[in-house]
Order: sequence, then structure tokens, then C-alpha cells
Amino acid sequence: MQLTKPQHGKASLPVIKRLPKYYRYLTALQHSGASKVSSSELARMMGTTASQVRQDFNCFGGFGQQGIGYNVEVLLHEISALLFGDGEKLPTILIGTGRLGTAVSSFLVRDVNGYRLVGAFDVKDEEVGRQLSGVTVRHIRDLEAFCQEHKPVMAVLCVPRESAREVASRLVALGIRGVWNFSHYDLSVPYPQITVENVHLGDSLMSLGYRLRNE
Amino acid sequence: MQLTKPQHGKASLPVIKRLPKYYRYLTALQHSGASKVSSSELARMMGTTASQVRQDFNCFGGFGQQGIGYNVEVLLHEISALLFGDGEKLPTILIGTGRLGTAVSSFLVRDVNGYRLVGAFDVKDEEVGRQLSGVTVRHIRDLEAFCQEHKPVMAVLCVPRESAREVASRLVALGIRGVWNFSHYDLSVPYPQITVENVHLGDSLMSLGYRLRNE
DNA sequence: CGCAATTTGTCAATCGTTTCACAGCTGCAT
DNA sequence: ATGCAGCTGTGAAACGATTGACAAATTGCG
Repeated sequence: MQLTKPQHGKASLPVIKRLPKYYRYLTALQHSGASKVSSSELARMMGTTASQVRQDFNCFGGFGQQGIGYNVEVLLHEISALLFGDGEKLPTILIGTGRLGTAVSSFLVRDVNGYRLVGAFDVKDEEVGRQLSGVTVRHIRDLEAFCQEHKPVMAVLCVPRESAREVASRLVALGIRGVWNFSHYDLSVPYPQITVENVHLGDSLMSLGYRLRNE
Repeated sequence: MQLTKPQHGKASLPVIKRLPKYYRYLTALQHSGASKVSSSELARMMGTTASQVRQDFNCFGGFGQQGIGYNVEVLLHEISALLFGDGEKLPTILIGTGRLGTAVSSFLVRDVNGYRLVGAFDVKDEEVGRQLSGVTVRHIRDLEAFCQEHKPVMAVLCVPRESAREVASRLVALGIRGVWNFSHYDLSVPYPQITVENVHLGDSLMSLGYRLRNE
């Protein structure tokens, strides 16, 4: 059981999905030297409504001050705390070190706070031993031994569709709690006990195609 | 000529986003040799409700037969038509041939129907001339000349945040109608006239972090 | 000091999506 | 041939999210 539970308001999934966007725009504001911002100003920048901005922030507690607006630094700090917790980075492993896995791992290491890449695995022998975003690629057969020692919490899954199911069940057995899933396989269906973020690039591209062709 | 008129029902964005998922599961069903499927069976596989499946399909016209179910082949054909049109592949260019761009382009070429990669561009001279998913990388300064000749319809944007805005405005000027956007920049805000599918990997990863830490 | 302008927090109304319920159709077993 | 079990299509209800509206708070300025 977790102690860190903001019971002030229950954040619905749509709200959670918007948090990173707030984070991005607030970071930009901070860089530009702004010290405060109003909900209407932020809404205009982000292409949403002032009402939604206020409603969203209010899920987590009153960060703003009536008559004034929101203090950029305070707001950014609060949202960072929500997204990245107390600063403890989640130990993370990468499964599948192909092109996509490589690209995504450098992304995780360079561009996003909150995670620490501790290991990478692949089936191909020729990948083993190679350096990748600060870790050495190991063979997938060493997954169990490695995880029992390092206790990773999150896994990035960049394996072909056929392997996804088997790898996922091993990860669940090893106590992995979250998966960032790039395989063409809906992990959320068979494994409701872990938190899954599916990134289905194929789906994304196809739905864009639909919109392009039908309007 | 289209059998299914788009104005039969107006498909809302949530429905459109589910189409590729139907496509995936129906393809799997077809491979497994099934010739028909009921809404409840499909729903169970996909982790949704039978009601939603029927409602979704009904947006586009009655593909099913009362008392029987849906013919897998017919359904797959109809959904393919919606997603990929008459088979004409959309000419597409890639901007930014870094690791992510490379991974994504091989994806577009290999794994998804409906697109044809016709060109790739980068700012770095050392990228120019290299082969990538069947095309030769050109310098970004040749973008205008190339597009005027080849008239691409879609662009994949894999450039750093700082360049996104400038490149996007050039693409819009060149008549690009859709952008698959991987840059950390919300293209939909400044350019409402084009169809944009934002893939914000950072946002995706951050929201996963929130869910992992707060439950 | 008091008023006008601005802005948040929040409750209520609206809007859109999902789920429910059921009529009508089909194939099958008896 | 008839009843039964299972299915779709669809209008209506329920639900959830977004938007609107307004009271309370704050500042600046005359």
C-alpha cells in the first residue's frame, strides 16, 4: 500500500493525461521568465479553456490565488511532484534493443525525469555486450537473475508482437509494476494487475490516415 | 466508388481511434481461420463491451447480420476501406532522420498499409545521401523543390522542438495535409488547418509515471 | 478608503460517450 | 413447424467530462 495518495480530489484519466502538457507549457513559461500566469492565459497558449485549467489544477488542491493567478514556480513544483514523486527515480529496464528500443531508451534517459535505466536485454547474441544509453545489453536469458538482484519497477517493451506475451508474463512474475509497451499487442487485456501505457504507433498512424482520407 | 458513405453516421474521434484496434483483432481472427464473429466475442477479446462494438460498427453502416454475427472477411474489408481508402497510398516524407526518425520510417514502410515513403530530409550534411527505408536522405534545403515536384500529402516530423515550428510552417505552405508529429511541440495549436496526430512520447511516459507512483 | 478590474474555486448546466434494454431476425433442434 | 437460443440494430438511460456562471479574494488606483 502506498502512503502517497492525494485524496484531495480524484484525478480522472483525462486529467492525468493532460498533466505532462501543463508541465511542458509551465517549463516554457519559467524559461521565458514569467513568474505568474492566469488560467485564461495558459488556456489560450495551450488551446483549451480557462475553466478546464482551473478544474484540472483543483483536482490536486488550490495552487492558485484568487485575484492573482498561479505562481509559475509553485505550480511547476507541484506538478513535478505529482509526475515525478519525491525525486526517487524508478529503476527501469529495456527489453528489445532494436532501432525503436534504442531510440526510446535515449529518450527516457535524456528527455524525461523520473526514470533510471538500469538494464537492457535482447534475444540476439550480437546485441549482447553493446553499450546503450549508459547500460550494457544483456541476453534475455539473464532477465530473471538480473531482476532478482536489481528489482526494477518499470519495463519498456520493444519486442515483436510474437514475443510480447511471453516476455510480459515473465516481467509480471518478476514483480514489474509498470510497462511502457511499444509492441503491437494489447497488454492491458491479459494483465490488469500491472499499469500499462500502450504506445501503438501503428494505430496512431492508421487513425491519422482515416482522418486524412475522410474529410 | 464507395459502398460505405462516411455520412451514414458521423464517427466521433473515440470511434476513429478504435478502428485500428478492430483492424488488428480482425486480422488475427482471419489468420486463425474464423469466418464469423459476434460482437460479444470480439468484445471479450478486446476488453470492451459488446454494446460498444455494435455501436461503433453501426456508425459506418450495418456490417452484421441479425441472428448471425459479423462476417470476418466482410468486416475486415470494410474497415480496411475506411482506414486505407481505395488502396491509393498516401505519398509521405520524413523530416529528421535521427534514431527516432529512422525507427519510425521503417515502421511506416513495413508495418502499416496506406502510406508510401517518397522522401527523407535532414539538416545534417553527414546524413545526406544515406539510404533509409528505400529512399535517399536529402538536405532539408531541398524540401521546397522536392515537394513541388512530388506533391507529398503527409509528413512525419521527427525534429527537435526548436525546429518544429519553422519546419511545420514550411510544410503547410507546401500543401502538406497531415502531419505525424513526434516533436515535443503541439502542432495542433498553431495549425488548425492541417490534420495532426501528435505522438508525445514524453507525455506518455510521464503519465505512466504518475499512475505508477499514485496508486 | 473604497471602487473597479481581475482572477480563483466551485457548483450547476451542458455536452458527448458508453451502457442498457429490447424489438426483430436467423438457424437449429425437436 | 415451431419454439428456443443467440445475434444485430437502435433508441433511451446513465455516466463522465467539459463548459458556464458566479461568489469570494486580491490588487491598484484615484
